[in-house]
Amino acid sequence: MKYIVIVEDEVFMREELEDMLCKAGYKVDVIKSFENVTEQLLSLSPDLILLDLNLPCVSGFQICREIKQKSSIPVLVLTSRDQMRDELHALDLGADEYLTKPCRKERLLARVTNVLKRYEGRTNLLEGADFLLDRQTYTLYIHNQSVVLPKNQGKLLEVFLMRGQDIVTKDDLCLAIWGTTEFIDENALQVNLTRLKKTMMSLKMRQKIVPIRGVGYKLIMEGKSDESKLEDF
Amino acid sequence: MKYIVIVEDEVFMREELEDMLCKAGYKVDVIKSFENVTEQLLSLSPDLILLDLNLPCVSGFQICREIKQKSSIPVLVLTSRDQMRDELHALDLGADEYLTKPCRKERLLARVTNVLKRYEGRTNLLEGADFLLDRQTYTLYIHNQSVVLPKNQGKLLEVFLMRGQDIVTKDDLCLAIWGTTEFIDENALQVNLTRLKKTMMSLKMRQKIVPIRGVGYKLIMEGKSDESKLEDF
DNA sequence: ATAAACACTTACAGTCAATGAAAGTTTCTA
DNA sequence: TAGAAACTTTCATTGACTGTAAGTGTTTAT
Repeated sequence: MKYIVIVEDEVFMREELEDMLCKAGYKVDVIKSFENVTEQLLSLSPDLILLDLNLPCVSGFQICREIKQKSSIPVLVLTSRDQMRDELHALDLGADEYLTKPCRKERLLARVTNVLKRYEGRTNLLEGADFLLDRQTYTLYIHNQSVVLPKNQGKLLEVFLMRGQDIVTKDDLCLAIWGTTEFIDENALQVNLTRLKKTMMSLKMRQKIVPIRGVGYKLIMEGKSDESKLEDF
Repeated sequence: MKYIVIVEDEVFMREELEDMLCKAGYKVDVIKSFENVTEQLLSLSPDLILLDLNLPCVSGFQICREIKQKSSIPVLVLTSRDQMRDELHALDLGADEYLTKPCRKERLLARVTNVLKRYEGRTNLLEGADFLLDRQTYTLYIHNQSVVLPKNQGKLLEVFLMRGQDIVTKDDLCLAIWGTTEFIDENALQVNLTRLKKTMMSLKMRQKIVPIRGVGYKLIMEGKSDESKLEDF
């Protein structure tokens, strides 16, 4: 049974949605506290998020962005903001649907079904800047082609993606590959990193692994300074 | 540069769309003859199809269904049919978006971008009834998990999927695996088939490979007679 | 400038999954 | 019920992935 989480502050609307989706056969939870929504969502890890844009504390846009950055959960935006610019912005942030209230029940359910179907079996797809990584098989999708990475290279890339722009220590990487930091030859890690770098090169990925001397490594975007978060409106 | 094909019979609308998309930086073609549209589309194999529903000769629904069955090209339906039932039906057939005319330029372009982004790197994903198969790596997505099939098993499954409900001969299968039908031990094929069946079982796939004695094999849906095409309206 | 620490590279041998051959068993059908 | 077709299991070979070893570069503090 598919699991949906609703992020909506207006109580009446929220209960109506919850009811409708329950009756349609989904397992449903609602967010009631609007601090650290993203963390709550990630720990619930639903199959789909139904997201309002006007929320107390946080911007729905911000939530959408973070979710898309840190997971592969589909996001369906349902809002009363009917400005075109809002729609464009949400879609640009990676929202999977944008519906405006009021919205007929059938339409909403159809879109929910449709989005879930599109994601069928594709949970665990991590999004990089210009590629996707399957966290189970380490299949990498980039530039309209796909490659299965060797397990170790996949695990390394996975760690880098999960950390975003942050620095990753060698211990982190050892932990990811071998599950422990002890009894591990530093050099083994080195070799695996070299191999990952080589495949990244050969696939012409725009990301690069750069060493932070004495600390660890970092994944950066080639030839592009840190523009990160543009302002929401 | 992304490549879009427009399926629209009304000339004025068609040219407007073509113009708009060209200016937005896409390579665009239009369908002008509405017989065997599906074949035309498949041979053009664009990155996205912009589809009207009311067409001479064929139903847009039928085209959508066939495209989704035989390829992984995204379909954006743009139509003046604003009935809810049309929308639901199109989405049910696997359409990736449903927009009603008139539609603002920005909205259309945003949806086009959005759909293309969703499909980024996912060309070559073959759709089965309840699973997806990556034709390059033979990664199989089913029931929220993914597995990389051994090359031979992947090739076999690929052939079955491409043929739909049709019978596949042993020669076809040998050809797919080894590129020739000569010098091949029938038994080698047999073993590979057994292996594929076993993995299909262990993944609880609803499809089954059944032998057609003296002819070949066929992929069927478990416990479900051939209901195939429900009527469009 | 130079030594020490850190980072990287290449080659090689062991391991393990995937494959085809062989030999046998089961299931259909005339 | 015999013969053909379909299936199964086991085993040796192959090849990709991996860690080890033994190096070569590169940075930084003195």
